[in-house]
Amino acid sequence: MMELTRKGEYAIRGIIYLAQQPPGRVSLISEIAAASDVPQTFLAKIFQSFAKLGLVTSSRGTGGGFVLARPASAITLREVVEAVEGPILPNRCLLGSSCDRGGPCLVHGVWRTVQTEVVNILDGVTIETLARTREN
Amino acid sequence: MMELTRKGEYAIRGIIYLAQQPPGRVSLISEIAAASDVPQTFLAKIFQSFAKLGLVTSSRGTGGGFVLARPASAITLREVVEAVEGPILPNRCLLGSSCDRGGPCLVHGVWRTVQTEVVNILDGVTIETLARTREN
DNA sequence: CACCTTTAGGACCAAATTTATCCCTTTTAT
DNA sequence: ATAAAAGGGATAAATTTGGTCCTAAAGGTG
Repeated sequence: MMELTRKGEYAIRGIIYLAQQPPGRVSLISEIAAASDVPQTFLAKIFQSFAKLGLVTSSRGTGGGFVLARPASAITLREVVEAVEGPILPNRCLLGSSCDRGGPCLVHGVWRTVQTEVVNILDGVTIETLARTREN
Repeated sequence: MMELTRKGEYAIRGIIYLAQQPPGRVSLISEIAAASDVPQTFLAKIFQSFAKLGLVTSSRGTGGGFVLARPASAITLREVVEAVEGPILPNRCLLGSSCDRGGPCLVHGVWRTVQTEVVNILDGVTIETLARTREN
């Protein structure tokens, strides 16, 4: 429980790499994949999600590639994680079917608390912070 | 992300049912399964875990079944969840392979914070509380 | 003892999800 | 035109989840 999937891990590694490039520098997906040690085709999908959500800007053709769409200091860890893992605060009942069995499920409130707390933590961490923390 | 598996949900439903029985009353797995609307054989596995971890006491043969091993007020939601989903604070690196790629992974610290917070929340909720919250 | 009841535990299977890979299309620069 | 790059759909392999089944072990009861 509480574990990041590989997709989430790859997403973080990839965007941190982007954040560590000189501002405005365009990076190829092949380059990012090699540098962050992630299967290229898989990372390509992840960056598609980033682009759709406006975390990165993509351009095609020669000279194309990816750049952060905003300064790394304005991209939160939450955005990155949610981009690939889906929203942390879903609308649906947190215990799934349980709520349908008559009245809201008992654990509903607790789980809501958990999720709110997690969101707060992840919202407080920017990609810039992560990119600076350590060379890698 | 941050979702309980069905196993976790079943575990909570099952142990809440036990907590709602008169103290000391032995419940059959078949009874618990029917009452909490969970596949019986699956729930049996879950209660095996509970028994191993000392959350419930089991006895075999005629008149056997399950009882809470402690008062419901002394069993936390964390224990129940961890019994079936595994520990929330694992020793291994939170980003898996990432830490092996030279130095501790960047997100390690953040994830540790998240997990600590989640554990705190779940530790603060007892089965008694859940069992009382609502008739179900 | 023989027999019934109930949990314990292992083997096994099916469905869903995760983790990719492949191929073709679209866009863009030269 | 051609080449370089991302976009996007289909598909496949691997892993995890969800669930069943069968036999064994343990504990009562006549």
